[in-house]
Amino acid sequence: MLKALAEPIRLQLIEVLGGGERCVCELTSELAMAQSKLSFHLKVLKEAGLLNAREDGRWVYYSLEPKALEALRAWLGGLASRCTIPAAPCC
Amino acid sequence: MLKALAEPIRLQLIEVLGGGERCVCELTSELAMAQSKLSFHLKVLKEAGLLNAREDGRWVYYSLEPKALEALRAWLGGLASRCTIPAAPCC
DNA sequence: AAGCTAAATCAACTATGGTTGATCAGTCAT
DNA sequence: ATGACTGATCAACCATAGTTGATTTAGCTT
Repeated sequence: MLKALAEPIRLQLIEVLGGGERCVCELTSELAMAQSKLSFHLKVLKEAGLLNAREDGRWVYYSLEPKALEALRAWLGGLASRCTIPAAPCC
Repeated sequence: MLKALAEPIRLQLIEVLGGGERCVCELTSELAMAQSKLSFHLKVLKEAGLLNAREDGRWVYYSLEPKALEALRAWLGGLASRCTIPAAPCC
């Protein structure tokens, strides 16, 4: 999931979709990107569970999956809670 | 920063450091990993702002940087807040 | 100072993942 | 049914990033 997030184009997609659901053709023109490229990255994000795809006729609308975002937030929270414990002097 | 997180070994490091500060030599033995490899990944995480390094004599202790974790949490929160807005019908 | 150890760095190699252009499948309109 | 269009897929190519083993730097110990 983090691997999916960690790519400039996909991050751009995430940012755009952070503003709400988008149709693929909107994304193609907004980001001025080759269609196959866009499709590839959308697939990666979708398979990582970060996106929902809603098909309507010949159009497909993508949106962020809030559950995935929440899961990440929870994970980060858990890390932060104990990370300041100092190490025992080494060796 | 996300790029730094999105790598299995670095994720493992993050998880371990989530339990508190660790010395490099502890990490080397805990993770049974070549020293140069470990050093490489620690550097990536440090340069991404995710880790603190505390030097003490010939040892170095690494820990997670809570500010970085909080920044990520905040970013995810922002994304989640507007992401459910439906798209206008396309084209 | 010499010897030992922790950790960082480097160059050569390897692997993984993104890009491109073409093609395919499905939907809508005429 | 045909033609036009949206979006997915595929193979070949290319770029980036991780690995390895050797070397270097620097701090302790005697």
